[in-house]
Amino acid sequence: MLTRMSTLFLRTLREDPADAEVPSHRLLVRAGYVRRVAPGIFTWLPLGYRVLRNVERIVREEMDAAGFQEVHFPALLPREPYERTNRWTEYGPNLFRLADRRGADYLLGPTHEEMFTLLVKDVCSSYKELPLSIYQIQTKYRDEARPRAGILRGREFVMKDSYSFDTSDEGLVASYGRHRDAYVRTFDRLGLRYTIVSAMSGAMGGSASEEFLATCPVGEDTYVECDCGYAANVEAVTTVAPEAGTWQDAPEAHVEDTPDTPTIDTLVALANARFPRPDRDWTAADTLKNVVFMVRTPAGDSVPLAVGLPGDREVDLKRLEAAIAPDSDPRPFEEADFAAHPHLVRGYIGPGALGESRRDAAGRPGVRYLTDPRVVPGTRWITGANEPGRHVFELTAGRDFGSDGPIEAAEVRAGDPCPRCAAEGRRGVLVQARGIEIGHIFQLGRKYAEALDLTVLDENGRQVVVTMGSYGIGVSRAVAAVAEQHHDGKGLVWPREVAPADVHVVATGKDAAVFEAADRLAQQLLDRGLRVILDDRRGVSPGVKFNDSELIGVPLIVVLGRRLVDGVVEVKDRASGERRDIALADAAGTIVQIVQELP
RNA sequence: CGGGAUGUGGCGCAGCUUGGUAGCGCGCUUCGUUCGGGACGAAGAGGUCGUGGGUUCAAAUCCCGCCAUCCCGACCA
Repeated sequence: MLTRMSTLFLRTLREDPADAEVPSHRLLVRAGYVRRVAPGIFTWLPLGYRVLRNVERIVREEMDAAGFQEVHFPALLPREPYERTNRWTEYGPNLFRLADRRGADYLLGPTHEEMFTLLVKDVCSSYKELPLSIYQIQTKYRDEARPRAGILRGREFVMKDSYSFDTSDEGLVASYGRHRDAYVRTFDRLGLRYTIVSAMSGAMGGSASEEFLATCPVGEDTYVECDCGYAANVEAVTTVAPEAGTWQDAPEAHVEDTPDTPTIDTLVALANARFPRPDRDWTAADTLKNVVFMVRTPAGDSVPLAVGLPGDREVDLKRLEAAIAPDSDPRPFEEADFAAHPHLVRGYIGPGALGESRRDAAGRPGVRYLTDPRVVPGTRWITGANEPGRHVFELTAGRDFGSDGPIEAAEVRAGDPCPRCAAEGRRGVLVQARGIEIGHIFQLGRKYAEALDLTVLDENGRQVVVTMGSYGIGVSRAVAAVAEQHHDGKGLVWPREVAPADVHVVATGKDAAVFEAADRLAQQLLDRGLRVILDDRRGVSPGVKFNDSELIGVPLIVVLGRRLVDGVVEVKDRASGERRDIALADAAGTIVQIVQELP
């Protein structure tokens, strides 16, 4: 395809748009790839749309190569299927809802699990038709509370979603593996640097789950990784617990007056002032903090939950939410909750008041009490004595108190031990990094199949519930992720397969012969299968053309100008900045060769 | 939903404190000159100053309400 700048529907901006913060947004707008029309909603201009379609094409080619079949659902969907899986309610305000003229409810699809499940139910009835993987590339709609960062987090966006259908768990694992491989090939072709992290599958239900995160400082997802290759999002990190110990020589627990110590800091300060230890000072890590929450059960009830963790750590709400599934929506105790549980003394809650075994006078179980994995038998703590102004010292896990089980709810910090290394006897530590979620694969299991009654007959003629996997790629987000990773001070620097063209031919000056030569060269390149942008604008100064070509970011820039009289054209590699002169006589051949060697 | 900021030609901004003719740069149109790193001169086109109300002889400017947008946080298969 030959694109003439003289007629191209394009406006590049000399200055950064005021509402763009992140580099991808800034550059995609400045270079004339996209325009914002509403928060999180964008129009794709010719160059941008070309890049978007290139990404789509690559995704499609890899999906097809893996044997997955493409379908296409509507974006406008009826309420009923989402009612059956309860997502009409569960999805809450993030769902774009609308009504037709008769008042019937519709929605704009935020994701299509229901539709895929129902379609397969419609079409398939035998195990012989499985395994099956189908996918679509579709515009999705989510009414995000806060769209941000331009294309990175929109309310309308393009997503590739696939679903696998198997009759057995082993089959699901195999389908999952095929998708994972296809994703690796796809993102490699897109030129993205990324990390595959273990993830919790969250509210979707299911077991194994991994996220593909494009490494990027403006990424919204924080994850941790280790030199050993371990990488996980914080919800999935398991705490390395110390060895359990004994308490033969441990001092007895003793309750002390600790007035005005409602916080960990005040408690530690008082402990060091009034009860100093000879060997070392007390620290927040010596205290056991008990935080109480109200959580919602699957039945919809609200019940209290206490979490005990070392006082130097905060509860990470995301980790807590992931850890308490199928319960959900944890929220810290408020005034009214404390009023309803008078035996929980705010600021002085200790294990003595917690635990399901601690029944009240009426025989009702006590507050469920889960503790951080670091609270192993033999560890000794300063913690609340369940009276205002009193704490207990040397309270020893296993001897003086227990819990209803462990919970992974404490925040993960850089410098924490790596769980994989710990399991293998090494001492690696975790570091934090940020990434853009460009892909997410997980083994959904039978949640949707059960809700929507998707079964097939097995070889024995029995109905079996199908097990599913779900796999997404943020296609439009991937465009932004590539832009984030591939730009410099002058503009975008696209990898070849994604770029809106292979070569950007610039004709400078006013000499008609230069323009004619540029035209001929562009045509020759076209004939050899290259995609060409030709800057044939008359009366535009060379500086403007050079700057535009660098802003637009096509991999190879070819300049024809005053040295043409010597039969020389100049070739610049956009990424490396390397320039070389080549002879006009065989320029086309040379350029084709250079392009083929590009990454 | 909480916190912060901003709304003035297509884009980026000034003007508001101290009320009185709406301004600058870029871009756009025409003519001429220029032509290898965002050229120069001349002449032009283009604005309900987010919106509603109030104060005033007079409001972009002062007061009150509302709306919108961006950023941080909460939230986010």
